[in-house]
Parts: sequence; structure tokens; C-alpha cells
Amino acid sequence: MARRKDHTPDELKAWVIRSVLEFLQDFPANELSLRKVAKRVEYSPGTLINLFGSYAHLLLAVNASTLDHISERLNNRLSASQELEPQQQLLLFAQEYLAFAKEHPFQWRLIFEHRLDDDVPEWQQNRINQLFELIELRLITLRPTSTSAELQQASRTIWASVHGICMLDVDNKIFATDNSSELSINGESMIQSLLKHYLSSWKLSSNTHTPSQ
Amino acid sequence: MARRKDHTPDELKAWVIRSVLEFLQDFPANELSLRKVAKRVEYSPGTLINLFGSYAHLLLAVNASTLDHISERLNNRLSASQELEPQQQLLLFAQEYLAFAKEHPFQWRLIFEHRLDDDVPEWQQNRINQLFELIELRLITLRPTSTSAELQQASRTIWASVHGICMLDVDNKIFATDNSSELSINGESMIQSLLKHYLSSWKLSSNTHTPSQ
DNA sequence: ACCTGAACACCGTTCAAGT
DNA sequence: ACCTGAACACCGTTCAAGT
Repeated sequence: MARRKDHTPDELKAWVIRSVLEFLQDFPANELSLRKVAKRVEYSPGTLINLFGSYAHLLLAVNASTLDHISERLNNRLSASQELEPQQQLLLFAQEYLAFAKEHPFQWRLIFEHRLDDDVPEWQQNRINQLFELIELRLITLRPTSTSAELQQASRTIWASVHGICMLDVDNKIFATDNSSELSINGESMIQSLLKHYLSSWKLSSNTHTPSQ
Repeated sequence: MARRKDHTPDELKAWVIRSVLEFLQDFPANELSLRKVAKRVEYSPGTLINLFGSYAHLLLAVNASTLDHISERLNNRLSASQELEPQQQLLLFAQEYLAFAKEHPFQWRLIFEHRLDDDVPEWQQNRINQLFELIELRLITLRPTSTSAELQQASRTIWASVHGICMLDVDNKIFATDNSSELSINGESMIQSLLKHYLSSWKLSSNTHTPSQ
């Protein structure tokens, strides 16, 4: 408690977020509490509520930080593989997403566990849309005649599917093969299977789309 | 409080579970607590802990019940469509799963939100494996030369993907299309896209599988 | 044997009081 | 202006005491 006036509110926020991310590197979010965060950074619970508005909003700020880290990693991965074919780039994209989820499972889970009553904030929506654009950019190279609607449909279908695969790979053993332990069905192999089959059909399908029903 | 000795432990358990499911029809699980459940069934918190072992295990029993309901609905749907082609049956399967998730979002979410420290219990694993078998049964009709490993790989990839689509359709608006409100990308259309493209490629792909890397 | 209710160690949030 | 710490209304769990 030698701090007090030494930090601006923004510095304190960043320090709090960093402390929470460190905690989540080793322990799940449900073992954390506002009071524990306060103890970690040596402030009182009330001060943190003044800063962030509530514990829920503190966690929201943590999620924003995590989304930035994910975005950064995906962008780095993609910009390091500009010469590859779009299918390969999409595979790398999904693999990098899975890698982040497995390296930081508790940070990653918190993004989707933690729902506010309010709508998703605009800045978070923007971050997500940016990621979709990265996918759509590759999809349009894969099938240049695609309409914007088709690109949105495909990018969201792909991402939701990859996301589902990551969820079930990260946080439980529901998918552990029954007994035949020889061949392992993991997130990696499911992502490969998904993208291989989905994309090989999608890129060839005609783009005459009559809205169903 | 006219109950007491009128019920066997199993009857009381069933009554507690029913009460929780009713609550979850309207409110999310994080607004529930052991004390609120106790108040609803007019017993003391301690009695419920004696019955189930802990609040976490009470919720586990609720999840078991939900899994049974899902299983029942999927089986009913499939047995009412034996004459359809396997692709159509798989589509119905996924659509029914999505329908349940949207009709009972808080029950459905609880299954995946609520993790015990212990491993997944065996009876729960069995319930899940049963659902996989329903998928694999259709896949083998779709491509009779498939090996068991390939069926497991495909069934799990499909289900994880469908599950991811349901997650993001059920509990937020991350996928709401940016602005072009005319065409709606919903879970239904994503499931159609996923199965159409994945299956049309998968059923044609040769089944000579050399494990990657 | 079954159930209660007080007690314990927590929790997020508020707010008067201190500096 | 910034921060604290007591108070409030909760929480899951335990367990002596009642019937």
C-alpha cells in the first residue's frame, strides 16, 4: 500500500487486468472474486468498483484485453503466411485460434461464460467483426463470384463450427474416444476435417442462392 | 411444509429437479442458488445437501435430466423419419437439437457451463456416446466403406460444429449481421450450410486415411 | 432417521468517514 | 479527490440440537 496517487486510473485499470489474466493462467474464473482481485492489487474492493463500475464490468474489461490478444496472434499468423493458398491460410487461422484457447483455457472460456445483461458492447462487436473480415477475405479469393451474403453465411458457419470444436477440445473429455486409444480425435484433426470437407464443397458450389423457404 | 415423511428420497430428488427445471425455463442458472431451491421446495438447504451431496451435484442431477430430455426428443424425431435419406435424417437431428436449445436455453446452457472438478461421470459419458451412435448410424449408410475411426472422426466433427452453431445462436447476438438486416444468418441456415457442404464432400472422399503428420 | 436452524467463512455492493 | 472499512444482504456448507 505504497501506491495511492502514483497511478492514473488507466494505469491502475491495466494493472488490475494484468493481475486477473495472470490468475486465469492457472485457475478458472469461478475461483476468482472481486475481493481476491482487490487483495492481489492491494486496493479495497470498493476502489475497484469505482474504477470499473462493477465486478461484471471488470471481467468485461478483462475479456476485451483477451480479444485483443487473440486478434493480435491471428493477425501475426496470417501476415506471416501471405504466400499460402487461401485454404491453407484458413486452416492456419483456425489452428492458431485453437492454440490460443488451449494455451489460455480460462481466459478463453471467460469470454463466452461471462454474459452481461446489457447487449454486447459495440467495441466488442467491432473486434469480432474484424475477425470475420479476415475469414471473408480468404473466402472471396477461394470463390471470387461469391456475394456478400454468401460470404457472411460461410464465414459465420465456419467460425461457429471451429469455435464449437475448440470448446469441446479445451474444457472436457466428452470427446475422448471410448476405448480405441490408438487413434486420437482431437481439436486439431476435427478442424482439419471440417475445413477440408466444408471448403472443398463450398468453393465449387454454384452461387445461385435462392433463400430457403 | 406438510411434507416431511410423505416422500421417499427419490421422489424428493425428482421433485427438486423438476422445480429447478421450471425455474430455468424463465431465468438463467446464475440467478439460482441452493437457498432459493430450498425455499421453492420448502425444505432447508441442509436437507438438499444431504440428498445430493452438494449444490454442484444437485445441478449435475439436473443436467442428467436435461440430457435425457434431449435424447428422448432426438430419438422421437429420428424414429418418425426412418424413410428419409441419411442426409435428411442428420439435418433433422441437428435441427431438433437446435430447437431444444432455443426452447430451453437456460437448461441447455447449464449442461456446458457447469463443470465439476471430477471427471465427467460415466453415466453422462454413456448418454453422450449414445447420441454419437445415432449420428454414426446415418453416416455409415451414407458411406458404407467407412472405418470405425472415420465414423468417430466425422460424427464428432459434425456434432462439435453443430454445437458451436447452437451456442452462438442461443445466447448472444455476436452473429447478428452487421447491417444488411434483409438476409438473416441464423442457426438454422448455418446448420444447413454446414451439413450440406461437409457431407457432400465427406461421402465422396476416399476412405484411404493416412494419419496426418 | 430425518430435518432444522444457527454459525461459519465467504461473496458483491454501498456509503459514511477519513485523508 | 481518492480510498477505506464497516455494514448489508446475500452465498454454500457444516453440524449440534430437536423430533
